Amino acid sequence: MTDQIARNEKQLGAILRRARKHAGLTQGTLGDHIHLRQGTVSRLETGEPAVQLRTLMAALSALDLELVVRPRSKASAADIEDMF
Amino acid sequence: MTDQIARNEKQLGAILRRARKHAGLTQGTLGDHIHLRQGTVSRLETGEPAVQLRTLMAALSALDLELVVRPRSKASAADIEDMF
DNA sequence: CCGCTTTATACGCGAACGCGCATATTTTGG
DNA sequence: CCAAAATATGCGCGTTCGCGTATAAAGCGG
Repeated sequence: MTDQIARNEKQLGAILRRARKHAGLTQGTLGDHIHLRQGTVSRLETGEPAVQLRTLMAALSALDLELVVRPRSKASAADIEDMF
Repeated sequence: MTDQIARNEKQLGAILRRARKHAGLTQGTLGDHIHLRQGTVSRLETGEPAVQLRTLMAALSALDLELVVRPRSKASAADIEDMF
């Protein structure tokens, strides 16, 4: 599995969705764990730019994920992918 | 420089602050670049959980940074650090 | 093909955003 | 030590959060 790079909200949401499914959870059950409504998880995953950081961090922690911040690597596939 | 791991808003804010200073920018000038008030950048850096994702992504892109999402590694120094 | 599950949206609500603007407080160099 | 710069914080405003709740629209299994 290659790196999960996110340069915008949509990419981030997509990563989270993959991770959640990989963990065998629904938006509803994930939401239960972290006290977020299913609808809120939905907004996060669809890449709403206005969701709050706390929502993201809660989801990450529930999925046992962490963030790494690093300098942008060269034009990566991640950009092109997301261009369409 | 070791990995910049963030498991909560505060860690993320701290990382951003370091990166901004490293880039030789003030909150104000950074804000100008991405059309955010200096006060908003301040809230982001101080780890306000309720800042929006768009604010984070804007800052990241202005600093030429990207996010990587990955499974949590073992109990790392990053946690303990942030415990105080 | 057809239910059932899952996901996307919508309403009203209280709270907080980020805005422009202004200012207290802290940090910094000389 | 002190002025200038940088950062944190406050107000009113319009907007949008996430909430509870509900429902429409996809997805999926049999």
